[in-house]
Amino acid sequence: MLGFSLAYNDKCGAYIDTDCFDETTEALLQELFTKKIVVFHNAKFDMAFFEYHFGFKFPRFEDTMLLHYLIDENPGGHGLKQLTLKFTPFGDYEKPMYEWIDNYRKEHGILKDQFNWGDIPFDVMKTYAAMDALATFLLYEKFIKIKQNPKLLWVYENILIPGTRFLIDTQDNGVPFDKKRLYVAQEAMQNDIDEAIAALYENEKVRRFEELNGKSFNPNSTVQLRSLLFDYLGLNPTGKKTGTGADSTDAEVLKELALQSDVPQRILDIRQKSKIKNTYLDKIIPQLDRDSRLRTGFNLHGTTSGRLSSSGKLNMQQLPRDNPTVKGCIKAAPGHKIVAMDLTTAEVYVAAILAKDEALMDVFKSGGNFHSTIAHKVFNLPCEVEEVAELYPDRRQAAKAVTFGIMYGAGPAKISEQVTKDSGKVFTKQEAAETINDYFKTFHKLRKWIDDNQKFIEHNGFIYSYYGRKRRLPNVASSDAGIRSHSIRSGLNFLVQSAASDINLLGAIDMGAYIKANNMKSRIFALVHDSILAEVPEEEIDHYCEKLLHFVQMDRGLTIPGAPVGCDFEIDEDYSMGKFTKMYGTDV
DNA sequence: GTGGTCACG
DNA sequence: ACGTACGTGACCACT
Repeated sequence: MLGFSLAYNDKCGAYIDTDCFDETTEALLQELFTKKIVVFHNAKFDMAFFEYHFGFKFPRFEDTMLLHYLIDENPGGHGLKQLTLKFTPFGDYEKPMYEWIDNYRKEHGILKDQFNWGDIPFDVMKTYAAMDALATFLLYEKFIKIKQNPKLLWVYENILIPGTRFLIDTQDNGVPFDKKRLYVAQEAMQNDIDEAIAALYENEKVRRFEELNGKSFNPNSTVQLRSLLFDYLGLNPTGKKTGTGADSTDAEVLKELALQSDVPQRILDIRQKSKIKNTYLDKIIPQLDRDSRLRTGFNLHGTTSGRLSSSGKLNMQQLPRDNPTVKGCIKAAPGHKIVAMDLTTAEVYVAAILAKDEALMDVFKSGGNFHSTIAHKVFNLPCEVEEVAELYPDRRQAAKAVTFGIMYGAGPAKISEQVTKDSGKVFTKQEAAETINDYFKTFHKLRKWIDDNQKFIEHNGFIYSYYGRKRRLPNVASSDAGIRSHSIRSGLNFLVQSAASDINLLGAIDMGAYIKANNMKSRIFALVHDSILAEVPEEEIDHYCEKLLHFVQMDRGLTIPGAPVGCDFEIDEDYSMGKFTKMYGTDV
């Protein structure tokens, strides 16, 4: 039996889960919900639950969690509990219920995960549920003032509220996985791990290290690995340290140490394969729904920049990009395809427009290869743009690193490090400094825009994005110069990251609404910052792509006339775009 | 719970 | 003289 509690007045109502209603109350409630604004704390969760289980519709709703996100964008503080403690006199109202739960679990020896919330007696639950509703209402009355800020109001009404609807559908659509492929991949990965471990133990020194310690060596333990590499094997540390000052054993270090011993490469192998098996395959398989889809979370309030975050059963925003194993298991149903749309260099596109830098906008207008065109301009290369990749690959690489580095506020040191890593050739700090200098000579309006905005951030301690999101940076007043400059870089990056991801999100929201309004069968199942993933029936592919392109490139104020933001479409049976079958054979 | 590492844009 | 690239989430070992 499911139910809820409700706090109600003339302006709004708010509810929480509880027990018991009959058809009469159901009809009354539906009438109420239709006429009044219903306030949720996290509508994506509770409203979706109600609509799914009881068939209720909520034509108008508010969300105190999202209102609070507008008041303070820093993640981690948006829970009902925390906010009640901070903004109302009833901060500890949940205590009696949790005490009851603790006692009950102790008496019956029940583990946390196995506790059934339905066992809570009505008398205990009712106070908690009623207080949840009351707290939500009190928060609403406080938070609604934020609507007096027209920029934040625009974000709320045009991104967060419609975004909630969109994400409910996106999460409900679920990610289509192919079970057979998951099992094939799981087994293949386990075999690879076994082989890699066996290879590690071929090294006699590893076996002796183990004997010496009297316990088996765990390659996943950084402490044990450090001891093996630096104390026992006597390899020379690279100088790279962890946050706490210990010698690092991360991938970069291990790659360098591989010149001195065969052990580091084995560890790299084991780590990479364990990661894929533990974090992805083993995690996905037991959580699939009966329709072989995985329903995970996308959150509107998880980042300071306005990007989405993903969490829960699987973080869809960090699937391995280049290894086809996991992506290949995301496979469209028969008669369907996976359609993956990507924005191309969206953040730079946004920067060009915001800075009103004609030279940079011209790069987008010219339509050639982006980084080649940039290199051609910055270094005045005596060849055609099409020849840059072949004739001046180093220059192209440097220009690319500078382009991205600038978006983050990187200095010569970081740029030189990055180019050296990417190209495998030493690129000095001085070369980096010269390149940055050349770059800004070519794109001088961009430099001025960066300078102006950094000054604004430093002076005001906040900044607004193009679409009206606010980034508060009180640490610009810190006495610590490192913290201060980090705040300023953050604020600058916010301007481009936020607007770019909003272009993607607004496009997806409109596409989602269009799909519904036109009874299309296409199903958007994930957003990854600047891409939109969907499972699309074959006969709908042209229609879907055409409309999605339209909605993403639609002029929402951030468009270069004649050169809308670039969109890449990839279409195949699975999300690895065919690479999975090549790797594992054509039968799966 | 923290630190280290690694997955993504 | 020094630090110095933005934004995330998940898993593992260890305390």
